[in-house]
Amino acid sequence: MATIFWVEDQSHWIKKFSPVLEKEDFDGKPNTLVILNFAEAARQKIALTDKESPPDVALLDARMNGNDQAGFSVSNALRKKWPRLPIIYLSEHSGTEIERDALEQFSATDFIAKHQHNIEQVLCWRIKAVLRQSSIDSDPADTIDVVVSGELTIDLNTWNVYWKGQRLMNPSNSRRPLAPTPRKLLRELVESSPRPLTAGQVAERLDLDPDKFSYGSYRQHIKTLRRAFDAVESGFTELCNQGQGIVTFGDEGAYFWSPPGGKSR
Amino acid sequence: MATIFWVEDQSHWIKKFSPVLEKEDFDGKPNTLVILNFAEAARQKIALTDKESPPDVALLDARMNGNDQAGFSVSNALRKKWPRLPIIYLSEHSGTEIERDALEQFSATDFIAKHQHNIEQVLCWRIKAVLRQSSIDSDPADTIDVVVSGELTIDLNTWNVYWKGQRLMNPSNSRRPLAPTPRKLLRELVESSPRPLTAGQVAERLDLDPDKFSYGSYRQHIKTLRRAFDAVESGFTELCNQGQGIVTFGDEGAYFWSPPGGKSR
DNA sequence: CGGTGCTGTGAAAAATCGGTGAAAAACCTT
DNA sequence: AAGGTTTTTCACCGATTTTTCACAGCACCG
Repeated sequence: MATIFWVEDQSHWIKKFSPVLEKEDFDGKPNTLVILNFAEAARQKIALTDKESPPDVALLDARMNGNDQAGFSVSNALRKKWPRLPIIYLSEHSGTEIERDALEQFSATDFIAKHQHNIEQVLCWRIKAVLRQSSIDSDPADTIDVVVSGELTIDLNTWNVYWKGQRLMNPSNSRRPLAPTPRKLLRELVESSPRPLTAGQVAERLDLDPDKFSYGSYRQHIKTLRRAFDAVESGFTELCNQGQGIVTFGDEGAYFWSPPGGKSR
Repeated sequence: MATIFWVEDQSHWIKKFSPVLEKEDFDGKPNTLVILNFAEAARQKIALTDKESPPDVALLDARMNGNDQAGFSVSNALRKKWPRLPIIYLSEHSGTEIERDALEQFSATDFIAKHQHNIEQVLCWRIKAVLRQSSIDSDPADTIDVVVSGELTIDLNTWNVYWKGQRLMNPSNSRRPLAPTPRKLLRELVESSPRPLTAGQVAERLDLDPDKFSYGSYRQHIKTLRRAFDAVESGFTELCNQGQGIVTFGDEGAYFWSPPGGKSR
């Protein structure tokens, strides 16, 4: 949810922009508009707002009530509380002293002239650009990809597979990790659960040569996986026969993943 | 010294802006203007420029030779090599589709219409604003000229690599330093840990010709690195087999760095 | 009871992978 | 152009992974 903090004293601009800003899709969620009519009110609002939940972007009218400094005073209050908050100035025209001051002295993130072609659109585009930038800056973007299903965890970076906290190893050599194809196969099964996958579908998803990856290989990999589980929790193979874990579907040579622990079939 | 990378095909704009851009004081030091007239030339220049010394900002003409895409293709090349480089688009007018594409699709940092009042000034102000922003973003990280992971230290200034306090040397001649490619490679491995890197990914990150840098070369460099470690701490290669240090991932010919000393496997 | 179709299994064959040394090629400096 | 260094290529080998194959168990059916 994008929160926009907007200080504007002229109601016709509020009428013009607020519907657009409310409706525009900035981050896939509905937006919150906080509109203040006076610099004084804005400063109060800032003082009352929780420091930990800053708005996502601030729009400031540079020149309020005929006073060039009004917008800037709000800017200072914002900067003081949230140094990284992006601040966009709105003004009547560009290329003026106000623009220079905003950009240079008051470290505005952007400066937009209200009198220009297609202004509502431009405003939205630029807010989006600013939001994108600040999300890049704040996100160290260390996205850790994991697939989880019940007690099973597949770490997509290291491709380690954990079952009940223990790492699944290669059943033919317990000091080696699970071989590539079995672990990819397991992932597909888990991700398409509870839908069963035939050998052909697996070959397609793993981008394997369908001539090589036959039903026989499929069965073999399933065996490998079940044994890997068995090494951690003996009796897993029996579980499979009872409809939990890696289950044989019973038709077309397909298997599916049914997270154990839940209800059986 | 601010370096400005500028792609512009119309000479009258060059005549108009270049004196201003050269003289304007962006960071207290004289500026370097790199002006390219064609998208093709720009892409070449990008390819030839050292990855470690990017320009400070790029100015792109969105619409070159009547081709809307020309500027964007340069943008992609820039983004690929220097993801954090601020890119400012210049265009005839604002409020157009081009502006939207630039801001939304091509993640432009700013978009400036050439036809506006006081354009030279505006241009300078906005470049300053953008430079300020990017210096804020990168400053905390910029001072990091060492990469550390456990007992490993890579000094990015001298490019010396230390392992357990000792300098890693070239295994084929112990009085020479580690060769350039292996040490860069090591850096990438450490920085992307615990994610494994394939030969292709390494080539991309090191900006090498992917035709030349094959899996074979990759393996060879890994060998070199492991031996360099071995020279300091014999037995390092065995460590690697046990899942610490420079580990073979087991798929796609990838390797990853797992800081030794921590928990095993 | 024998036939049939399906799945699980072990063992063996085939393919692939990763490590290696040596040599060729590219690169750099003088 | 020569010499030294770095990088890439190549061929080989053992280890690992993947596939193939043959067979066994089982349910189902007439």
